[in-house]
Amino acid sequence: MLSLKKYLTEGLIQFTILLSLMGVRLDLDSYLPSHLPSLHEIILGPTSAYTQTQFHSLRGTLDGYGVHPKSVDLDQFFTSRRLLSCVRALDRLRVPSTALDAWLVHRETDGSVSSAQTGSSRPSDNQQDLSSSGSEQGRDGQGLEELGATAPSGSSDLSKEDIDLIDILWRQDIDLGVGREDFENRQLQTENEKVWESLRDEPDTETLEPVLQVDGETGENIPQFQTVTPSDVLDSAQCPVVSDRTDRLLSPMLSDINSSLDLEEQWQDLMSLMDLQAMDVNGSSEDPLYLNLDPPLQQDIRLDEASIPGCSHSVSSDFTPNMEPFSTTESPGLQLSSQNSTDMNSTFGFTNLTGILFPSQLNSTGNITSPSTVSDPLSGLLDEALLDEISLIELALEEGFSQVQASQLQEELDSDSGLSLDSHHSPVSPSGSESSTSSCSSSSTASFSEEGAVGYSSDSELFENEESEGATGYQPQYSKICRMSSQDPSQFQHLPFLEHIGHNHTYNMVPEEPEEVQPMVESRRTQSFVDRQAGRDEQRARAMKIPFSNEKIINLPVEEFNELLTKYQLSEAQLCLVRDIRRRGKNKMAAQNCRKRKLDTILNLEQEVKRLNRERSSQLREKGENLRSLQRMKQEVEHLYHEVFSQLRDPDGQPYSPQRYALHYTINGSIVLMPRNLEGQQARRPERKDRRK
DNA sequence: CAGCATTGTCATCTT
DNA sequence: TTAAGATGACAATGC
Repeated sequence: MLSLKKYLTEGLIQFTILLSLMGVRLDLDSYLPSHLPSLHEIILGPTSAYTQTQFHSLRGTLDGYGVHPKSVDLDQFFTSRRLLSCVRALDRLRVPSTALDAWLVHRETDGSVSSAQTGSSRPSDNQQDLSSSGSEQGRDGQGLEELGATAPSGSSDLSKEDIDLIDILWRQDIDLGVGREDFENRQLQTENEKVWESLRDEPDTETLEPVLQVDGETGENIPQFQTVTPSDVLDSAQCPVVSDRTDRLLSPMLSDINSSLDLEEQWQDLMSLMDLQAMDVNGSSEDPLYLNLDPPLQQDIRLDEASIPGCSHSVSSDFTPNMEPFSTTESPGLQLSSQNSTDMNSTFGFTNLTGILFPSQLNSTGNITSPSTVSDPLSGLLDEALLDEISLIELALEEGFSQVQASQLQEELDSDSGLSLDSHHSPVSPSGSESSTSSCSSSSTASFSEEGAVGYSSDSELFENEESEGATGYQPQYSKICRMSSQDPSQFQHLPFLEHIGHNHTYNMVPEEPEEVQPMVESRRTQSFVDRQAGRDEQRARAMKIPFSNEKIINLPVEEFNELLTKYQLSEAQLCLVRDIRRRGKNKMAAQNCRKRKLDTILNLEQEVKRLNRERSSQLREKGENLRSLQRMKQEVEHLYHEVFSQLRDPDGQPYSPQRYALHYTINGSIVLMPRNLEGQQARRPERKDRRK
């Protein structure tokens, strides 16, 4: 019972973290051990729909007032991040992990992100991401602090791409949650492990700041301490980040994954969600994301009293524009303040920004410590389970592709000419036969040269050969020509009128086989065999003194065949032989056609299977790319949260403690700074009720 | 000489 | 009903 309770407790914690990723608020405090901080502080948030409204509301309003959050004037106050990191540390499960030790190897403590910090790898890609479309501030080595330097123009610093990413992230936080608790729970668990490890290894938050700058998207500074795995190799070309995360993610998650998760279904669900979100995002991509930090309306703490050191402007005036990216069009005014408990429930539906952002933060505390080593469960799963699968599939396809291609080509050629021969050009067909009595030689020749099919034209060739040689009965060569044409394409080469035909109807031959050896051997073998087979009836016909060739017996239409029989006075034995020859001849062609059809069917099925495998592989790859994109966006949103929070100052000019305060969305789209204990009392109660259904 | 592949042939069914 | 085609099964043949 005790173990069960422990299990449930841990599972609920993970589940709660998962819900936090979705912006769903859930109260797990009652389940948490006393020594752990209340999880609701980081996972608070209203329902998905609620949160979504909030997030959308963050975009669109730019008053142009105040100081931009990226102002360099705020750099000196970034020591607040230490407190923030402490809060983060408290809010995370400390799960022993041994695979994350090297995360901070390339992190420097100067608080700025520069190429030097990232070592040989790509420097501070996250800065580029934050200022993605055109903003070069990240490359100036200014670090995250500089983001707030350009106050009035700060909103413009948030490129549309950034805004779009944030928006997408926000929606996905919402949408991903429902029904995916288990899956993301495991992700969170893994990330939490990494976070704890990173925080434990780097207790100094100052050292974490640079890491915060590092872009989790590329994560190219990681490979130096990454363990190369097959999946890394396979994936590194197109997604170095994922491969970087692979080894870290795999160990903590592997067991869980193997135990219960149906990855494929999860991917399907995620992708379906992401598709919807992508469409939605496209529509909103034009809207900048603003954080509106207008003077707070709340009681306990008024952020208008907060000041940003180094900035002469008041918070209410200067900070507002900075925060506009997070405000909603519906409520441009920002309430960046803590609230009284009564106001919260009645006036606002709170979405703890930490709840929204901490998901990414949880994910990206790894970012904080080492963006490149961001432990992204999705990406990790992607790397190991998905991409490996993709790669294997592709490799398998690649291996057999040449053969497949050859067979496919052959199939196409055959389908183009082979089967159609019967219906269009076969001497047996009425159209061809009606003129074949006098010109059967020409018609047969045309059929032979045009089609070149195996069994379909063999008798045409017979016919031609027989006609050309005067229909004298048994000609040892005719079947040889027939078989040469059908079995060994190389034998066509000495036939000038067939040189332009590239068809290969040797369906019994492997395309890759050396044409010089195997086909010739095969050809000789079949030729002799066919000669004997054809020779039997020919000999019989000669023995019975049949006055016309077997070619005619077999290929003439039934009317002409009967006319031919009446033209000659044949004995009963001769008539029987002629009919048997005709029957056997037609059945031989029929058997050849039948076998060819059978083979074509098999080849078609094989092609279809391979095509479906390729399609599946492509779709899986697309899923992986989308998931990676999602992770990047989450990380960027987290960065923004940290930027905003770290720049807030109380009336004394001191940064707010992340342990005590957190940013929340309100129902009207504003962002408020709330005491954590207050939000725990007021905000999460309704949420818990909502989630228990 | 057994095993395999190819082809022809027969019986039967379908068109 | 009949001719022609389709096809499974078997045999013949060669490697």
